[in-house]
Amino acid sequence: MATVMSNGHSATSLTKGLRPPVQHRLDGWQNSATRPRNQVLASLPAEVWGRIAPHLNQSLLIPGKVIIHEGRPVDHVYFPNCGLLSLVMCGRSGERVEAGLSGRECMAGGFEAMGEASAISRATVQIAGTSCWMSAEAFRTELSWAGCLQEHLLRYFQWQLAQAAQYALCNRFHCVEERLARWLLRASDHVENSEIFITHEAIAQMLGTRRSGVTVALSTLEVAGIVNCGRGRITILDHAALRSHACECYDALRKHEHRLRGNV
Amino acid sequence: MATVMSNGHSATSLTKGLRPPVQHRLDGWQNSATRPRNQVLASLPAEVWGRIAPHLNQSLLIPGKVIIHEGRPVDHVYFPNCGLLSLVMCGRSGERVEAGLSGRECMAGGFEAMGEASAISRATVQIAGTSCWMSAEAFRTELSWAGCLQEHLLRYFQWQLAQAAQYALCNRFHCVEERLARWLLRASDHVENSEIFITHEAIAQMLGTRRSGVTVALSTLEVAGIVNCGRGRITILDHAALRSHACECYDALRKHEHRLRGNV
DNA sequence: AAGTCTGTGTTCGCTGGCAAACATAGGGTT
DNA sequence: AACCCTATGTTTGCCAGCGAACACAGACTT
Repeated sequence: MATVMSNGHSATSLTKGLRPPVQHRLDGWQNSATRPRNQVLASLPAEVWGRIAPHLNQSLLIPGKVIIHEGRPVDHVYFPNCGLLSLVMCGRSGERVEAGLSGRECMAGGFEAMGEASAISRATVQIAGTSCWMSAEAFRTELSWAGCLQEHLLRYFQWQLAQAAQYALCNRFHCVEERLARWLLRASDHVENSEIFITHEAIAQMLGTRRSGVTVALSTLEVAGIVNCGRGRITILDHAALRSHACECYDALRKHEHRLRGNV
Repeated sequence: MATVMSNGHSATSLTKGLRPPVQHRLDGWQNSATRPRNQVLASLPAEVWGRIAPHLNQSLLIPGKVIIHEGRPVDHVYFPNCGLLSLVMCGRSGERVEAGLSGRECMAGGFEAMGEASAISRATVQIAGTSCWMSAEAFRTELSWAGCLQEHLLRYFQWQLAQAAQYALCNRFHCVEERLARWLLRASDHVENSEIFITHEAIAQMLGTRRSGVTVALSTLEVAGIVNCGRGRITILDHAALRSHACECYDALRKHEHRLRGNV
């Protein structure tokens, strides 16, 4: 058992104690007026929400699980409530690198579901959580109602594009330590916690570098008292200092995201 | 005079003989039923075209000219007829790298114009040509008519995102020679010509590398008889061989683009 | 023709990170 | 407790490409 998954997560990670159990219980919004934590769903007008809610399901996001496969048609659209999804580009020779993050401010698969297109990138769970989801078909039906879902979708596209373009720059110019610091800060922002449960191996794949390189860079940060590392856990002790180690892309991405929210 | 422009093109390049004059005269579509060469405009139904045409202007694309500035609001939407635009991400310390190409199959600025947002990346003319353009305001007005322009816009977004994500991978893993070969092939496809008028410096900025690195890589290709270089000109002699030197991203991008067209 | 600027050819030391090991420790299983 | 698997710590050789020069040649200007 505990088979190694191709992205550096072990299948037993979530439940067997390497990582603590998911903090947030499954919300009971199905039977109440309460909205999910996902901000796209939360910000929909009552009318649209009323049409969508019956089609929504909820499930756990298990670290390492691939919820959207690159090159395949997208069957489901995901609205994360907590935890973190990573959009990963996959090369022919097994190269992998992150091209975007998707948390509760966002959705995953909407882009492809819209046009019945196949996925460009893989969506992998990086940090445990929960997510609402609905079928791509139901999603398209709602889109055809010409409600404000379209508007949300466009805003989400803009955010995805901004992320991917920023990653194109970052991956070209910035060193492992800078990218690592950037990733930790972004992850911390998304899960709203200084404690991040993830392995060096998983980070390495997102940064598109060697696992040992991540370990070395983390050691540097730990010696400097900026982070504290445990087995499958990284705790940020000094956000400001970490920020000074991160490349400008952290600020750029925050700015893009802020604009996304501001335009709502 | 002939001031050096920040992207490696000289201001006099187009008219003073380094590059030959633009091949395509300004089309006379304004006064006729003829459509521009731009494929987005060409594929619009007559009804939409009828509304848009009065708002369209045409201008030359001068190599080196920045037509959309990153961080600023977008005033105009461009529909290239020939030539090539490059979407460039700019770092704080002057780092520059391409995050997408835009030719006559595409448009530039539509994304930002739609929501009155500021541009994420800079759009620079890389290869001389002509382009139709209209004001962002007129563009938004047409979008509000709920014609099929929206659909084209979404398809274009999908294409931009696919490009940016592919570049994120490519910039991380592939060496200068592979990226150079990829770029030359893509450029050749766009301008539908084996002869490409561009300097090593401009290519270097798009690949996010040193100019001398481009020269070295080109020398290798020239010795192998795959390309022929002149001052400000590169001619592809053997497309198949060049393809074998390019990274997989060339095929991936072609595939994405093909899907874009196929979905029309 | 002379002068000047731009574009190209070439070299060389340095370094970040790749590629590939091997060692050790945490945590679960039996 | 013994065992095993996974995650982390650490090292070493190696190389692509950076960073920085310098030289030469094409093409325009005067």
